[in-house]
Amino acid sequence: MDAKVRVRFAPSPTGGLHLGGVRTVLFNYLFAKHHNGEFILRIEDTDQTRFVPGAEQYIQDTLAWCGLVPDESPLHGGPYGPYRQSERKPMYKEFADKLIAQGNAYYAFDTPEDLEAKRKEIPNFQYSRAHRLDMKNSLTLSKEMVDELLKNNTPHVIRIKVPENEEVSLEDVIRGHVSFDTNMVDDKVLLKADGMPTYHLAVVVDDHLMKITHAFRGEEWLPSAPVHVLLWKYLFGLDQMPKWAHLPLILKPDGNGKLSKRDGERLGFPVFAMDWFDPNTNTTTIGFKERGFLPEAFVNLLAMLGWNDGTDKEIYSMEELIAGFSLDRVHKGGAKFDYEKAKWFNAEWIKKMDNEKLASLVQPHFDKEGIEVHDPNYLVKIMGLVKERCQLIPDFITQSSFFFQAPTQIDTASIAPKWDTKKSEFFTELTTLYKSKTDSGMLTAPSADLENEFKELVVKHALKPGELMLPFRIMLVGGKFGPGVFEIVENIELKDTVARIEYSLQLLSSN
RNA sequence: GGAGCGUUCGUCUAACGGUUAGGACGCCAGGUUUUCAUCCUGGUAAUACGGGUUCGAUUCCCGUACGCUCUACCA
Repeated sequence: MDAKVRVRFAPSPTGGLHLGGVRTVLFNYLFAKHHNGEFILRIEDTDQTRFVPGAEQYIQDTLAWCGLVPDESPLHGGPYGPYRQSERKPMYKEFADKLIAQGNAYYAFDTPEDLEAKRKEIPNFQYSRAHRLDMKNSLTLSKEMVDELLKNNTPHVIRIKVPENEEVSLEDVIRGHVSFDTNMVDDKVLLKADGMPTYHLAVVVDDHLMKITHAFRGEEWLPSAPVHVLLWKYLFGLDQMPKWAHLPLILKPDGNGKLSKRDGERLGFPVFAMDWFDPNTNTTTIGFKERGFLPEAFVNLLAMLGWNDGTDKEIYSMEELIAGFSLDRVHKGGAKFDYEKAKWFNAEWIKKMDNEKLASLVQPHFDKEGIEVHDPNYLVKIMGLVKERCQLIPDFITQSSFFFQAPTQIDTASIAPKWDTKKSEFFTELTTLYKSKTDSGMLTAPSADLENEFKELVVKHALKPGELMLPFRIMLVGGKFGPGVFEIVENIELKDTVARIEYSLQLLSSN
């Protein structure tokens, strides 16, 4: 058997975690767990200019919410730490030096201004074999000059020296054979002037040091893969290189292109997993969690964006995903995100979910709305009554608040046109009936009894049930929605039903 | 501009040379629900284009088109 599977998710802590990012985590996690392997979280914070406070914590919180908890991470540690690249700075220098010594890299002293000028002067300028000899670096400067510059701490970077006329290729687990002509790849910066590595060096060094066996990342990384393959070849040997898997992108629903935070704002749906408060702009971007998605549904819908097991099954628990996941069933093409289908997944999961669990998720929303729940068991019961008409957790507010308090808005407009004194008399007698029950000590009554009595009364008044059910419903819940009328009456107290009828009667008579 | 990657109903996708091209979301129609939703039934709708290879191409090859990604001392 091969070495134990180890995969990593390596985000840079610059903001909220995006759908595409979470899906990358998910595929990492599923693959690792499917193979009894380990999933590592590594924070790629090598760009000090883009550091955003709170972002790292946010990432860990988001993974926890999704149930994608890493085995090793900055927070929990592990045998291959530290897990923040900013804390691994000396390690990268060592390997950069090794590359220089081997002749696979060189010092470059060009200032940002030099480069900018060059790019302006030469269209499609590339720092590569085409122009590297026109630049100020250890390939063009004398050894004495270079030593002098180095000794004086002249700002410089280290660049990879990409060989000429070679083919670099890799076997991508998803895409198969992918190859590049080295004449087309440029001499990427490996070590920045501040001593920090760029992504290119860091990812190779850390994947090696952390014994990563499979490296998953978004498709946008494919064009820079040859640099990484070269680095592996020079530093650790191609036989040590992890298997690469470049995941398809998640696209915006309309038009084309990568899904962005802006698309969510424009189209009215979340793009981040959880609410993200950006301290720089002082704004909060809504997340799937806060919008009312269940983590089970979120994970499920993400998994189906680019993967399937070949059957018609669409609803998967995490355990089922782990059991069924395989990379050879990951789609190559990008997937457009469809919010309607996302909500469908959530509705399916709400229907499956325990009522107790739903109650605990709905309770905070009730608190915020000022809806009081006196008996937790009652809330649980109501969840079961209304869950099949809720897609998102906040839907429970409109779908069940009338079980806890009288509706404030009554849709009398739907009753008034066909309202007459006969109906008014009917409801008045209905309240009399209910009052007699409460007078004899009953708080509630079973729905079957309620329905029978109601129908008897209808007959007595020479009316039809059809013309009274809707008004009754509206009196109870405020509008044309909700569970069966008598189920509602059964669950709220009779005195509350009476109060609601009387209130509506009053509204209708004053019209 | 260059390089790489991609392309099956509107959307997510199945079919790994032979199917009336299947399922799901959405939408439409009907039924159930004396409301709404759920649920059930049915309908709508796709292989980008052109060449090959083959008895036979959604599937393999080539080309074209289109799209995307990258082309920073950002990841």
